[in-house]
Amino acid sequence: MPFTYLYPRPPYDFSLSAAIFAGGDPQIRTFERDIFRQALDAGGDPVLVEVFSEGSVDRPKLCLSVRPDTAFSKWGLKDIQNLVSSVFNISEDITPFYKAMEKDRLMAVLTHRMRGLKAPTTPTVFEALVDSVIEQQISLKAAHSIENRLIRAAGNSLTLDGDTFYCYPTPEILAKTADSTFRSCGLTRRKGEYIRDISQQILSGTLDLDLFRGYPDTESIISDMVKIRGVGRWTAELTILRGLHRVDAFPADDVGVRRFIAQVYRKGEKISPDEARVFAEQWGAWKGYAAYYLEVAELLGISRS
DNA sequence: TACCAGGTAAAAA
DNA sequence: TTTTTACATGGT
Repeated sequence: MPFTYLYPRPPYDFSLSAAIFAGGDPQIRTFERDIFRQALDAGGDPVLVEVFSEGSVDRPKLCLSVRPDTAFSKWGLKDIQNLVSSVFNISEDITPFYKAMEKDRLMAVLTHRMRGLKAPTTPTVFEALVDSVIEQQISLKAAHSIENRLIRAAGNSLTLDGDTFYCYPTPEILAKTADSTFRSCGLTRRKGEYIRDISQQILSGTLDLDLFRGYPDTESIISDMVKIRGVGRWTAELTILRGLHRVDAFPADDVGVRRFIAQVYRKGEKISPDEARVFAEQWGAWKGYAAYYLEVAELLGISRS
């Protein structure tokens, strides 16, 4: 079984960073007993990736193993290593973020408690976009169960020692996925259309989500991304944050983000999207990262006081 | 049982 | 042009 080591830039807390994947579908993606496990599409070949820590927050070291043997597949171990590195953003330097949060007393406490947490990025921009479309309007729990059903229904799979794992479906697959399949996974007919349209445009070359990587600023990405049918500002900002790791993208329209701000900074008093946008300016270019820290803090029940 | 939940496009007014 | 409405699931 091929394996290799990764050396994240410290500080890096792998257990904390992977904690959001705990409780996931074991046949799709999980973090259980300190091991992260996910089926990934490696250039058309499904592989199962396992990652665990062999280091500490200040001397981080990860072990990455891949099955089956990649010796004869399109992607080598190096390619998968690069993908996993970008998924966990292990090379990112988060010390400027901590520096920028020093003036905000509550965020200073949070960043201290959650030192070494790095925000993950989806393996592809497409995945961030499709997930964001699915998550429109409904609760995250409802959305996650729909996402998992779609992955199981449409994604490529691989079987190892009798266990089957499912990869996130590619644009090639979703471009020809039937209405009835989307519907049976719990998507609205309309969301199924959005996702199939996006997938077909990617296949035909009309749409290239990776081009957004080259854009100079986040606002220009938003203005082009909202031209895609089914994509409003909320969806664009979420996709940019999670799929492109532009950490200045701040989904102010998001009810969750507004709930965190209300809880932490306003004794629970609600805040409007416009107010949230203004409020986030104090976090400057790191406002998306600040939102992520607030989200994980709520998720893991990490206290601020 | 209603109603809300990390929205959006299309119809109606 | 602005305002309503349809959409689907899961939790309370």
